[in-house]
Amino acid sequence: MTQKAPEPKKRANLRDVAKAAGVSVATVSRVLNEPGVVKKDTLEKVQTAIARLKFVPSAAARAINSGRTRFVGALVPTLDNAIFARFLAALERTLSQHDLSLVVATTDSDLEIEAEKAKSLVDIGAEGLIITGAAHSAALHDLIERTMLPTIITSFYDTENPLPTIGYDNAGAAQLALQHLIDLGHQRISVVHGPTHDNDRTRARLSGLRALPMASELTTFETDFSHQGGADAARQICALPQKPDAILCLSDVVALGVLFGLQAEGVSVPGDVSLVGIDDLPSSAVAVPPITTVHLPVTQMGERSAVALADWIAEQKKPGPERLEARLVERQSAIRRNTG
Amino acid sequence: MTQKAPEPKKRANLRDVAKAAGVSVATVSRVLNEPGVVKKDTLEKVQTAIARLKFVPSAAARAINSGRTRFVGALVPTLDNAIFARFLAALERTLSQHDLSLVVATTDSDLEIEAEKAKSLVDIGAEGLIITGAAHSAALHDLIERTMLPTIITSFYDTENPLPTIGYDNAGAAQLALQHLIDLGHQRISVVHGPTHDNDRTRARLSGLRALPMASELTTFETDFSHQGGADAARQICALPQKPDAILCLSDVVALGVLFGLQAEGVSVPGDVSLVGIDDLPSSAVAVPPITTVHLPVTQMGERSAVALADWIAEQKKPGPERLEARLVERQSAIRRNTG
DNA sequence: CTCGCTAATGTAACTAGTTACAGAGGTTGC
DNA sequence: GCAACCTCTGTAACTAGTTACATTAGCGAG
Repeated sequence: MTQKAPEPKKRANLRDVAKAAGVSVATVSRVLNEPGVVKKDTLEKVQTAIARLKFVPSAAARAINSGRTRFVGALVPTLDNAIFARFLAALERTLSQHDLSLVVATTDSDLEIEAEKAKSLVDIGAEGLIITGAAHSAALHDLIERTMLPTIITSFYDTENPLPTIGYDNAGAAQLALQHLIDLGHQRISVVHGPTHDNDRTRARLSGLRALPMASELTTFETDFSHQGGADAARQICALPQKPDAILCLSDVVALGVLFGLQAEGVSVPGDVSLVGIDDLPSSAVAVPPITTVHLPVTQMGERSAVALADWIAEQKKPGPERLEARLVERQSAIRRNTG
Repeated sequence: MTQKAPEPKKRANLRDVAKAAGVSVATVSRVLNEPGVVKKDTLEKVQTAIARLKFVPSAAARAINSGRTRFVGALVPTLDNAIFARFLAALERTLSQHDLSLVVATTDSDLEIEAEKAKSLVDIGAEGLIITGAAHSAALHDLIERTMLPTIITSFYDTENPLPTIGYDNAGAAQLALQHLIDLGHQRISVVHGPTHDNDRTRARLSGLRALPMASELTTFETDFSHQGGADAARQICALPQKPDAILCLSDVVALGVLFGLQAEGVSVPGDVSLVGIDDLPSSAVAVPPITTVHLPVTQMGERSAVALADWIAEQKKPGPERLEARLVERQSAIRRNTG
């Protein structure tokens, strides 16, 4: 008549299984890790016990022995921009081929938050780190140095950095875009970009622009890193006494926003004004008109970073920097303008 | 003349620190966890030793005692859609307030991959799971049952599900959009949606549509879950002998693609055809024309899921389902059509 | 001067696995 | 018939922390 006693809530561990199966802990461990060496009926006994007790091995206990947690962390400014989403997708896919999971943390482009999040990634046991850009807080540099955590810098290429950088030349990418507009005969060019605070990629792109002779003719607009931000900037530009004949956006999200903003103001692209972006998001190819942009190889960057980090972790050997090529993708949003 | 001996590569552990500082392991542990109870100069001795040896406590060893790993996993179809990115951003932000990190894994809308990824999340020690939709493979259900892992279903509301669902009524959201078009006097309506395979949210939206009297008049187009997919569908629709007077897209990504596709074909929205989406992505508000859509409260969904999961983990008490309201956001892409 | 109390620290047993080594039992070789 | 060897399993010591309990030191009161 007595009901089965309510099983103790506690999760079964390896010793419980061993007892239930009438074998030693070593045997259970073997069933888990090298079932080949265990005699068939012992194997079955143990597996039955595992199933009956709903035994699930503890990740922590396993990690304490192997010294491995099997995951790495990535710090990105935001998920709310397809460029990072695409990068992370490739990163995650490739890491997973190396039997590593990915923990994502967002920094909101704030170096203090970045350092905090990095700390908590280390606290939960990340075996490596992927960070965005080369500028970071002292706290983060200190953390990386103290823990000697394999860490790769992405979205940035710099041979001088003590940490390996895997990315593209931001200054060069911006120059590619500007040079294209210059080649098309544009003279009055407005530049629209996202916040420069705590963002060395944007700063690098701007400084690339300044290195070109055209630089003095440039008017720049800083706005939000969003479609809305781009649309707002477009409205500002339309209110100018003398409209530019081309707009260069330092990211495609902003470029699409600018395109919408111009359309809303009745300004035709590329008829009235040419538009060029940077990133090459999928939406840029589909927009009307399709947006001319500089393709950044973020998928490749995700793949290369994953491989480099996985190797670094596996072989304790720091990889070198890798430069990935940005290239201009000509579409229909920028056309030749006759000078004079 | 002898150089300092190359320090042993091995990471210092708590016992090494104790030895170096001339105290016991318990004291070092106290310095780490309750520095208040340690005498000041002991504290300093230990902290010096920690700094000198670059000691970083092992997450695994800590986890083995506390039974806590401080992170949960989320399984989403893709990062490459702003709707999930926004959800995850809110989820991550809120989890982080509860001292939990987030491990993201993408499933590519494949239930087999989903189950594999879930397995590896459990293997690395996730304390809880966030999954998308209610349809899952037997392997995943089995895993959740065996591990008794706190697991929350999102993007879906269903009081019957044994797991707590935190989400919206997909059928109702689709009906909201369709009813709006009906109310505006539209009669020939095309529906464009992403793949239904392994995607119960899209299936639920379609079945919601079928429950409305208008259903028999609907033509549906299945396409890729992307801007490009939407543009392709638009081209198909334009090639129809009789064009619809409204297009209903079951997601905003596709809706924007359709808008681009129609523009490219010279079809005016809303002049020639009305357009309605579902999701309410930021781009929909900025597009020209701004797209009428059904707002899905994904940010709130991320926050609520995080809180519910954190509580579940902390108090071992399964939360109930939560229904979040979808609501129509009228913008300019759908206008009244005179009947007859 | 010793008792009693508190504050600070130490000892050793835990957590849940892995693994080196030992040992039992059976088979084969000479 | 016994050594040698192989297969399989068990014992116990590891991993790196936390923590219950024991111990010591220091100080004031009686």
